[in-house]
Amino acid sequence: MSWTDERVELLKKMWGEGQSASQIAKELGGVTRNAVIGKVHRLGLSNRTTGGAKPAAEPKEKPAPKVAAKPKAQPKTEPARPVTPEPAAAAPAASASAESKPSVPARKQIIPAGQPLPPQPSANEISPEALAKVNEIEKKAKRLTLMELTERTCKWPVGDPATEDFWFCGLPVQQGKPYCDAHVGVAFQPMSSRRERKR
DNA sequence: CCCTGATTCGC
DNA sequence: GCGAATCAGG
Repeated sequence: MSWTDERVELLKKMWGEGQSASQIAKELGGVTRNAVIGKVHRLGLSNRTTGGAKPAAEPKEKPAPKVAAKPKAQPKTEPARPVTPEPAAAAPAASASAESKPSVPARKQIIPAGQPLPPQPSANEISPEALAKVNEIEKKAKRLTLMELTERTCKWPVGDPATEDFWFCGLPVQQGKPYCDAHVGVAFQPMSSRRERKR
């Protein structure tokens, strides 16, 4: 595969949207993330402000691990280039009616009824911070269906399983954990937040 | 281990 | 110009 105009365009678009190189590569097909990254650099658009990348501030030494010393290292003085600030039009995000407040593991509450619900421990003891974070993250959620989940997608359920408004977060999971960063935050409370909250 | 981008350098 | 191999970090 070669870098046709269209492919480059898609690359730019996705990169601008903050998509990862691997995602872009997957989308394009026929190329690896390395190819994408290489291209990105060649195109001049690189630095973004997303996790996973290193700040890049220290002019690292060149250890020349494998190849013998190559006096070819020219300090090509490349002053910071402004790079066209891609406005990045509003994300398509089809989130129209998502006021989801149940940021709690949607559980099919089969309460026989009769009495008020017993204090659900995990419901109100979540730190406001984590909650806020989740509410934000859920706007960006991939909204996957059960079958779309993989071993690396956040399996945090949102909404009521009995409703059509039910989906799984689907964002990249935090290594190991079954949930994404934000959801790990509310899923695994340090047990310190067991503060007595007055209502 | 999974992932991320950054860099080098033979092609 | 391209991108695999590698590096460096989360």
